[in-house]
Amino acid sequence: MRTSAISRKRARPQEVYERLRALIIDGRLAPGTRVIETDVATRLGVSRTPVRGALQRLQQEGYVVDSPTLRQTRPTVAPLTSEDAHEVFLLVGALEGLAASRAALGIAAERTALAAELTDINEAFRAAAAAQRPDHGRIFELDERFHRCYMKAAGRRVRSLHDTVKPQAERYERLYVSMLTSELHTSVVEHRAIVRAIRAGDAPAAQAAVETNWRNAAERLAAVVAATGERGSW
Amino acid sequence: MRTSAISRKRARPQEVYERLRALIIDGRLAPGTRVIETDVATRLGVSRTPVRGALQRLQQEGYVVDSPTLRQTRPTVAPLTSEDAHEVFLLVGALEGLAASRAALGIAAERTALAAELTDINEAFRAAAAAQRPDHGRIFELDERFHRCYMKAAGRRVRSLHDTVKPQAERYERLYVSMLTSELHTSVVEHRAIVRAIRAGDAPAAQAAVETNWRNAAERLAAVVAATGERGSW
DNA sequence: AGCGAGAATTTTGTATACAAATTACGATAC
DNA sequence: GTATCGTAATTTGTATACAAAATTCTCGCT
Repeated sequence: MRTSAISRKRARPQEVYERLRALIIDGRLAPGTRVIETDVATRLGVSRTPVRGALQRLQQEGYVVDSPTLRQTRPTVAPLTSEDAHEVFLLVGALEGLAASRAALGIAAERTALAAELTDINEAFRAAAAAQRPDHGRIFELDERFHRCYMKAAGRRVRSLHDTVKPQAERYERLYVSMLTSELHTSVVEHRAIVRAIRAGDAPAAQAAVETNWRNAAERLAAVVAATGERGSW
Repeated sequence: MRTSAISRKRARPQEVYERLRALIIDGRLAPGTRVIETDVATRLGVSRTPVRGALQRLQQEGYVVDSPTLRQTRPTVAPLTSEDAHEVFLLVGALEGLAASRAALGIAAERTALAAELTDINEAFRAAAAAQRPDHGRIFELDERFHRCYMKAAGRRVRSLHDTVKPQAERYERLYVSMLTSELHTSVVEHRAIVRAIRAGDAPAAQAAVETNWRNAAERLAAVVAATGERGSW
């Protein structure tokens, strides 16, 4: 296949990026850990060149920061702090608010279809949250699907920025999703407000509803983070 | 001494990045132009390694895109389109809206001081705009100062994102600043609304005022871009 | 034992050689 | 004259060698 040959060449930095990012998001690379180019290179069986590219990208996106204590550039896994969580959530809310606003400006037929789709997902979300033994993975995935659904309406730049920032919210979400089950009903209600505004074509209301949803999530999370203790911010 | 920015270890990719970015922003590297690694490297007297880093960053930030027609990765200067302008402006508005909202949540003394500072800048802005022969450079700079002023209130991530996205709005602003002198008074009024909301500590109003300012700018600009013709979008 | 200076080690930054892939060009056939 | 195929040239992707800078370790001195 030609396509595999083509993607093979371009795939290596992407591959390294994705694997490192996954390690950071699910916590196997703990906050504060130093990321060594040569280490990663030998471990993944490539040279430092593609690793360097991936690392540079991770750093720009905020998964990796320069070690504050050390003078020279020494990439370390970014710490998780309640302050950062708050900022990331507000940021995602702002980006998704733009998308929702634009979705609400579409033609009626599109809005109706989108609203129906969102309602379906939210209903499944509600059901999953109400289950006796909630499946956190599924709940998480449905919430993600819900939000990604209206992101289709966003422009190239907003979508790409969202793809960059959103996974960082996941770093926090995954840590604390299990502790937030009691609050999930609030999310269901907030989701309904989003759907209503989009269906009605009320752009400011749609934007506000999305932002509110994320702002509340930020506050719920902040409480949990504060109670649990921050990680990697020593 | 030998600290000449060139020999400093970490300065080279940054240097390349800044020079390329400047070339793109002020239009000397026209939209659609292909950027060749080896070209840039020899022209700036460095190897491809730091150029590659700079290029990667420019691409991620949206100054450079992969040529759509060609199959292989071929970085080209991003085109200027009215649609993209609209998106960039809304994006900047959303980011600055977050900052303004947070500024409005500060303590009274800080808000008062900030409001005074903003009023001063806006007054200078008004005066510059009302001049017989307006100095576009100065007007542009004052507008920038005004907005950057409340960005101090934003968190690390929002500020860094703003630093990345805002200069791309400049690519468009430069095109039309000379054509919009008649509309500058509207900006003065919109700025006043921002100051009022921050001084009053009304976060939602501050956010809305900033977003409105940018949304209106986007629409004013779209008209000019449409009239002037898009560049680099063949 | 503590502290500091210097050496060794670690790690990143840069340059360059080489390989792979795509595009461009030209030649040939219909 | 045009289309198609093959070859050459351009350009990016990767690996590696080497240099510079910083941290760490060790040894000597107080």
